[in-house]
Amino acid sequence: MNETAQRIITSAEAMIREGGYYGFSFRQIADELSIKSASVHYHFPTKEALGSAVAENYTERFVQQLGDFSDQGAIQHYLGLFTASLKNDGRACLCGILAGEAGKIPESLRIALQEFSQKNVTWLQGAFAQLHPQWTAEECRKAAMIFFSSLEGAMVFAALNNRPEHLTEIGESLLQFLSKK
Amino acid sequence: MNETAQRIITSAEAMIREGGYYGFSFRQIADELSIKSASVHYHFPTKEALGSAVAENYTERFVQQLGDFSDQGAIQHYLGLFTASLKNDGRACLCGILAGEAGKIPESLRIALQEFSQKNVTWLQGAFAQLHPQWTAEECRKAAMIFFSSLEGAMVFAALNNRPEHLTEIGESLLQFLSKK
DNA sequence: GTCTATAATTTGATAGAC
DNA sequence: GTCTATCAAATTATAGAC
Repeated sequence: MNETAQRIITSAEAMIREGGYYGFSFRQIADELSIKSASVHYHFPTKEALGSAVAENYTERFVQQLGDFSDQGAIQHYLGLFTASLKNDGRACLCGILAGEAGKIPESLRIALQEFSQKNVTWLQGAFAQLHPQWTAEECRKAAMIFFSSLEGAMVFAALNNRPEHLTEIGESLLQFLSKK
Repeated sequence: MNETAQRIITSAEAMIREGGYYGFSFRQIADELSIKSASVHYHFPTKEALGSAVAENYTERFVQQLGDFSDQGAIQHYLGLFTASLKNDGRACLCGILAGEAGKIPESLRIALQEFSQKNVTWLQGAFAQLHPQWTAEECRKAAMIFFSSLEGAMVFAALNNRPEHLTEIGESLLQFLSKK
């Protein structure tokens, strides 16, 4: 992956998280990087290829940041990743943004998003198992699904209403509720 | 609102809930209704006008279905509306779908979505207050925000992974957790 | 109220020079 | 690897006949 390709991915990710898959074009990216759209096509032949690359790159970076789910305060750390992301650049998670368009985006992109969500749920399931050894695997899986999908929902809700603080509020409350199982 | 306008709104809502605001066009709607795109423009001069009309119509119908929040089992009824919607037509809530594109949709549409979310939270706050008289107004508001945004997240998560049953699962679990405050 | 016709722009994508 | 030039198709939108 050379430098230009990396800059294209960075620019595309920002645009997608701003307005979804149909909210960006090759020309907009080219303009932002002061290159031509043909050059973007050289690195990513189709929009589908670029979209998938963005999703895979996003997943890879996110998983790296996740670290080990058996660490102390793993779930608090997880929550921190979401709130920091929204506060820093004012944009919600790529997966939450694109999930709404799931019915019309290219299949390879939809699959990449499904993988992102599955990896998150699996990681969280492990973290909950570590935190609550008395819980069954099924209870951990359910808590993980709730926590992940609720945070995604809270992010887009917070972004829609321009209230990033709602994400923190909701995330903390969720953790309290979930620990009372 | 005449019949053609109503059919246009119905068609547009289905398409938006399938692929978002940029996932439908005047021509697609015209084709589906066997009319011409110019006729669609006669009823709704701009795409923004049509989008807003869809959101306002959706909110109106949803609020009607909500009924009185002081009824017995109001929150269970609320949850039923969401699960039925996803199971019947396989599509998530309009608000959850469009929230991801919030950064790039016309302002009037974004405002209509904000109003939808606010009305839901207000209704739920009343329902929680009725159900748990010992809770403070702030606790009810927080529970309402959590329940609404989590259900929206669960809907798009369930739709993304083609697992409508996840919405029921998550919704029921959430109610259990929320009642333990 | 619906149509034909068309304008103006944008889109994803390609050919070929350098 | 980036460019110019261009294509075919789709987009939102309008003018004017019926």
